[in-house]
Amino acid sequence: MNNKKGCNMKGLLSFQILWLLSKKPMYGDQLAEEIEKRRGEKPKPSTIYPALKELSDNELIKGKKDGKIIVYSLTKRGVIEIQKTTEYFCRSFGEILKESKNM
Amino acid sequence: MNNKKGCNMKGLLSFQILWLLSKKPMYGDQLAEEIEKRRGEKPKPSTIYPALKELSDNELIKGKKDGKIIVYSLTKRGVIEIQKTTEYFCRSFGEILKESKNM
DNA sequence: TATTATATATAAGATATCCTATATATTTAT
DNA sequence: ATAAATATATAGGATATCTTATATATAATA
Repeated sequence: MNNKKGCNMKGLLSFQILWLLSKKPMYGDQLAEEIEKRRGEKPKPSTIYPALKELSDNELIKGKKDGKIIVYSLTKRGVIEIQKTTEYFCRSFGEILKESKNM
Repeated sequence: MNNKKGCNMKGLLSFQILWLLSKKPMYGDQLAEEIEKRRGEKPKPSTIYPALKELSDNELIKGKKDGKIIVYSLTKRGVIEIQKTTEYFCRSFGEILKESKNM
C-alpha cells in the first residue's frame, strides 16, 4: 500500500478567479469551466461560490443578477488588486515558467 | 475602518520548496531565504520546517544531517514529482506570466 | 402543469499554509 | 566555561481551498 502523497498544489483560487474576471466578466459556473480548462479539474460549486462570496465581501468583484445567473466583474479595488497580485505572482513564481519549453 | 481584505496569495509552498531543491540542495533556513528573495517575506521556522517534514515523510525529499544543519535534496520520487507538478503549474498559471512584461 | 436541468448556496469536515510563542541542539564568540 | 547566535522543531490557532452531501431558485422541456 502506498500512503505517500504527492506535492500539494492547492492555492491561488481567488487570484485565478480575479485574473479570469479581469479578462472577461463571467458567472460562477462559467468561471469553474475556465478553471477546468487550465487545471484539468472543475472546482465544485462548494469551492467556487464561497470564493466568489469572499471576493465580493471584500469588494474586489461585484455581481449583477440576470435571471438565475450572476455575472461578476472587477470593482475599482479589484483592478488595483489584480495588478498588485500579478506582480507578486510573477516575482514569486515567474522563473518557474521562464525555463519551461512551452513559453 | 477598513475591514476589506485583499486577495489571498497563500499556497504552493511545498511546490516552491521542491522546485528550489531541484536546482540546488539546501537546508531549511537557506530555503527560507531563497523564498524571501522571491516573495518578499521570509517564511517563519514554523512554516518551513513542517513543510520539509511533510515532503520528507512523503519521500519526495531526503535530508542529510551535517552538524546542526540538514541538507535536503530530491529523491527519485521527488524528481518525477517536480516534473509533473511543474507541468500542472504551467498549464494552470502559465498565461498569467506570458502576458507579463518582465518575461 | 409537472419534470428535469442549470445555477447558486450552505453545512460539516480535512489539510496546507500562514501566524505567535516556546523549546532544544549545535556552533561561534567572549 | 559561559553566553550568544544559528538551525531545527513543536504547540496551538486562523483561514483558504478542497471534499461530499444537501438545499433552493430559476429556466427549459415534456
